[in-house]
Amino acid sequence: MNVSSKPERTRLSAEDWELAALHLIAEQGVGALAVEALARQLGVTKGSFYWHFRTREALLNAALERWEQYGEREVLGQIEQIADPRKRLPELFRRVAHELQPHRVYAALLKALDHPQVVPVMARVSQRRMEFLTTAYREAGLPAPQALNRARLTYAAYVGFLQLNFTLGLPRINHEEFDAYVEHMIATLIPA
Amino acid sequence: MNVSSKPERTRLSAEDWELAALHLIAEQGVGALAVEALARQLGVTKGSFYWHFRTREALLNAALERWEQYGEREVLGQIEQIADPRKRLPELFRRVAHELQPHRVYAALLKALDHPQVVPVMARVSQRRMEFLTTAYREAGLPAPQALNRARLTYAAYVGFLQLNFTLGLPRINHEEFDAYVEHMIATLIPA
DNA sequence: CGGATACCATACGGATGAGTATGGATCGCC
DNA sequence: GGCGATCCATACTCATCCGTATGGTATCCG
Repeated sequence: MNVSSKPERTRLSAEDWELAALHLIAEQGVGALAVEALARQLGVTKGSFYWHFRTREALLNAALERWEQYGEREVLGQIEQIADPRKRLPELFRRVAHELQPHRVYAALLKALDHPQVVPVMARVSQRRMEFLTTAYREAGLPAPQALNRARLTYAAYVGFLQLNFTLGLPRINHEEFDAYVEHMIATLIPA
Repeated sequence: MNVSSKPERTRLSAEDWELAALHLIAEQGVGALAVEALARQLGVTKGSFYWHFRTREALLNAALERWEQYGEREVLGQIEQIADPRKRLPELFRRVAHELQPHRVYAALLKALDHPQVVPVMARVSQRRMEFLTTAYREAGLPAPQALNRARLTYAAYVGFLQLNFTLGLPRINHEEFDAYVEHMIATLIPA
């Protein structure tokens, strides 16, 4: 339960390293994932790390897999439980909009698409979410080709907003404005 | 006119380094901007570089400024010359869609928002473009608050598409599909 | 309580990349 | 054609970071 970087006078497990890695990725990006820096942050040295992992890449892969599986059951799982297809899309928009915290890792990975290890993960995750959006738009009444393009447009808007808002700090927007923006998205992108 | 990396047996200027830097950024990202690598590509050594620039950061800043000013007069300049306000937005969408080449640097800088040097540049450029979009939507008949939100949505979709398509290779899309997507965007985002 | 195993520290080697020092080559120009 | 300014090569230093080697300490268990 201790998310911060307090000394934590217990011994570490591989899971601890993976969680710390994700935490660091979310805040400083994949490029900042250095083993000595992580070790300092955890209050140990490299000697500990190389007992749990064979290499730095191994840690990255493990952290990415952990993140992917978490998103699989938490993010998508909850949303699929919205019964009414016509209420599903607006509900989805509003939930995603107000749970921006779990999207920090996604935004960070978006900036790390030059690292070969993250590409397949992001490809799977994005593909899965776009397929989900496509069927949701079909259930909302759009014919197949339009549903696909609308899903592309929606997901691109989501990704772009993450980039502009998180890492660039644009647009300068406050809570009420943000809510109005979300409602504008709903009105514009979701068929009546 | 010689864009490739042929030996080029002439002496170099600061401009040559800046252009080569932008070229490298567009293809491999800001992180790959190393002076020895650039020197090899230009057929010289570091000794040359440190005569033209005081540091690596100086080169990055110079290249970014050059790119910003180029975009200022080329990208925005041409578009403002579309007289009819009602034809301006669809025209803008179609032009941007079919000139994706100049957007490679923008896509690369989008992934480099953790480097402090690129943030102010991207903030200025994005702000400027969104203001342009906002007034275009107003001229197309939208009231002010809606025009602002529609501009945010449009620009987010643009940024997200760059990220998904360029660096991730998603969605897998061919020419006809892409044209259909652009027309779908126009129909969805631009008021009748 | 004593050893086997799990976990960690310290010290090192090697690679990479930024920046400096300095001398050599080449160009403009009188 | 010679001389000063411009441009570049070579050879270093220094810092960072991955990975290895090896010995030390804690913990579990019979």
